[in-house]
Amino acid sequence: MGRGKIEIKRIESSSSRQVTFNKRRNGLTKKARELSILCDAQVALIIFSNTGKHDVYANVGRENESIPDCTKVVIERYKQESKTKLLDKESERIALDMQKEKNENVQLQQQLRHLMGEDIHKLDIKALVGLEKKVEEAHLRIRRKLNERQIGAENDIAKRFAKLTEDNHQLRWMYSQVQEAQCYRQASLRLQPNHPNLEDAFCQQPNVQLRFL
Amino acid sequence: MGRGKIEIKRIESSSSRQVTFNKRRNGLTKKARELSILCDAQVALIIFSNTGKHDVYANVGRENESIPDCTKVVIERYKQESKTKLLDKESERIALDMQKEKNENVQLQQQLRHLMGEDIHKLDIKALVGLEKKVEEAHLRIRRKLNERQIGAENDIAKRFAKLTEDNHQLRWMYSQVQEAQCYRQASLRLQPNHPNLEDAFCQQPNVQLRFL
DNA sequence: GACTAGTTATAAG
DNA sequence: TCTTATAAATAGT
Repeated sequence: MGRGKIEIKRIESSSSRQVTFNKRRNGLTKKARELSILCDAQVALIIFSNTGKHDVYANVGRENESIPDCTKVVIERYKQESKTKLLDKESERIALDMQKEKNENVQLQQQLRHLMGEDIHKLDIKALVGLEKKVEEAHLRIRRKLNERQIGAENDIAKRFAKLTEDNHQLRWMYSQVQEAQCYRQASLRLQPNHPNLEDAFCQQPNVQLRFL
Repeated sequence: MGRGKIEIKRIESSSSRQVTFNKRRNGLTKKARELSILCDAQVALIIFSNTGKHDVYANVGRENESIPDCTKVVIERYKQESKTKLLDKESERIALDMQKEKNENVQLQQQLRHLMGEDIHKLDIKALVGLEKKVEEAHLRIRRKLNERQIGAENDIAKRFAKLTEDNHQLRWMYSQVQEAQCYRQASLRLQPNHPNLEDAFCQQPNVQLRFL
């Protein structure tokens, strides 16, 4: 469309190329906008001219959107990149925390070994004296607690024993009462022997035994 | 351009809109390609139709680039998202490691406290007995090491003492030799008193004192 | 940038 | 999808 038909290949003349670029860029932008409006489509158009140092871009957005789609794409990409950078920083921080935690771990294990009397050949005499004192105190504390517990346990056993003894007494008393009642019944049955079966059944019962602890 | 002029506004008829979309999309794509070729420009064109569920896109790349720019953008975005996902997974893994490390830490601290005779009221009697034995052994080990060291230190002191004693003997001997020599000289000077100054100087020397440990 | 002739895109059928 | 009349884009001046 023009005075003459042109072949679609790179325009050699720099000035012609620049002129054509401007004309066609405008045309393209216009058509893109028309398409988006007419057909309710989302169109993003990004153009970088290759002449000169300044890149030019044209955005085409839908009529009712204040921010052109192309800009949105750029923004999204920027967001992505920012996010990545943030994540990088975050993971760096986490790595530091991790290192800290690990160091603490190593130190704790060392302390633990020292308290267990291991790895102590490297300690100087002062540290060794301090450690000895610490462990002695710990040992005392634990032994004291153990004694408490054992005494507690003994008390417990004593209480249980006392309880059983009392139960025992009560059972003995109950048993004697039962025997008394039995004797009384036997005596009365001997005077009026009306129910021999019943008497037999009763007399077979005293097999019950009570065990005393 | 067509049988009649049209107003640039959304086409209401869905079918007309679809037809126009196809025609104009092709035209736009063609023009975009022409621009990129003729003017040596970088052009990216992304079109999403709003009709139907399937989004359509058209890419326009420069002639000598096998991958269209738009596709590149998409690829880059995909890469970004993949990277983000990878980072997410990575940080998740790190968080797990961290948790593990922290748990270990807590446990170590607990062990440490137990060995120090702290926080032991929650332990059952069996654990307490085991702990007591452990700490007793540790105490023994540390005390043994301390004894070794102290004996070592004592040996060291003994050696140093022996060395000093020997030095002492030697110095006494040297001193006696010096005194002898002095007496000899004094005697000879008395016989030939040629150098009274020299004699005085010599006689002022015996202020030297040796301290014996 | 404006003009204009020959070219291209496309609305309607 | 093809045709065609016509609007629009644009090469060369």
